Amino acid sequence: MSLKYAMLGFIDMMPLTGYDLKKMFDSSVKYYWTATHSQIYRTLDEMKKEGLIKEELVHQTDLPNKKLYHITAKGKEQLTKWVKEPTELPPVRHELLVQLSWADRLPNNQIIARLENYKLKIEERLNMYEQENNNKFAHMSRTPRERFLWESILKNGIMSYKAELKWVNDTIKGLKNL
Amino acid sequence: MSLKYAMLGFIDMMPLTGYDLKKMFDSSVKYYWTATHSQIYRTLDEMKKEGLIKEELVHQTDLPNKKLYHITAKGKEQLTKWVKEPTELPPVRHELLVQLSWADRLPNNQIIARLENYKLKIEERLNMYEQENNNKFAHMSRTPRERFLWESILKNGIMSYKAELKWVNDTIKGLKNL
DNA sequence: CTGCCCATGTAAATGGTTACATGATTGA
DNA sequence: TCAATCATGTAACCATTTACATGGGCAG
Repeated sequence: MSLKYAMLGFIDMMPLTGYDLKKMFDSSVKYYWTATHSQIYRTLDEMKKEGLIKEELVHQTDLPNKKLYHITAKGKEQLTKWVKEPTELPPVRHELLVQLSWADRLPNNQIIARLENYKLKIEERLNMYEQENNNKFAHMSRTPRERFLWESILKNGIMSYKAELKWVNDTIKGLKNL
Repeated sequence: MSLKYAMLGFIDMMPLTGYDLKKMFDSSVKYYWTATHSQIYRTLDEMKKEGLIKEELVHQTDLPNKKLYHITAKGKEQLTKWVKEPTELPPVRHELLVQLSWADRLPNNQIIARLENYKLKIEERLNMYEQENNNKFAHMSRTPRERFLWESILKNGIMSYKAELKWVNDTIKGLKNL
């Protein structure tokens, strides 16, 4: 569901190809949703069948032909409806915590090594978010409120990785003092 | 992968049925992984085929017969190996943020309503975590270090929902002052 | 007599990943 | 001549959800 509407919102800003969408997912959308190109092309087909978008074939001479997708009236309507809908909190699935839950079978240094590796990955991710701060995504915003919303999305990621980082530091410290 | 090892760790503590495992997932494991009974039964079959566990049929007279699963030497070995393995950060998928990204098509009060509803769900979840604090799961721990690890798992959830709550409050405030 | 607990499963569908597959143009 | 960019897709697989399915015992 989310993927469909994540895509539809962009197509509503301007007509786009699957290729364009993939680039957007890799640059900015990745801060709140991820997708591969195979998923994007499949989802575009479904959206076309549902009448949310329509296809325009664009013939090019020196570049491969492409399919530009435009939003339909039905598409706009459905998007507006969807953004209002209450959703459930996602099911919790935290692989590192599963590992920690049975980590007592390891010597302390191996548990700590595992946590240090996790910490490194969180730090990398956090850097990526913070470098985005004066950001691609805010400069495309159509209104000040949209700009505020997009900045809030980025902040959500930053605060959540910061909290995770603090937790992992505390946990490492706790293990060392045990 | 995680599901398999989440289950295997419990079977390592004591022989269990699929039904037992489901109850554990619903009571404590849900703080770091979730699963339905259909998934659990299927995964038990796979684990049996892989030789990580073996099945013992238990005939009961006044209750339905059941299948108790025991861990094998291979199971223990694989579990120890798995808990050490570095893992990737999970792909980001945050449905509310997708909604926020296109919420500029709504009037302010509707965006705020959406966020208030989300806030309520976070608060409920946080309450659930905090009520677990003098907890089922710590009293089953086999060593002080295991107890520490299990408490850390719970703290991870608490800190992450607290951070989310702070973010949603800030975002609501920001929208009101815009 | 109703509904919960015990205890097991299967089938279909959804959503996502990974691998396979093609091919022209352009810049280093 | 090598790699990247543009541009599209399919197929197989894996993980998860939801719905379908059964049935005895026991407490209120």
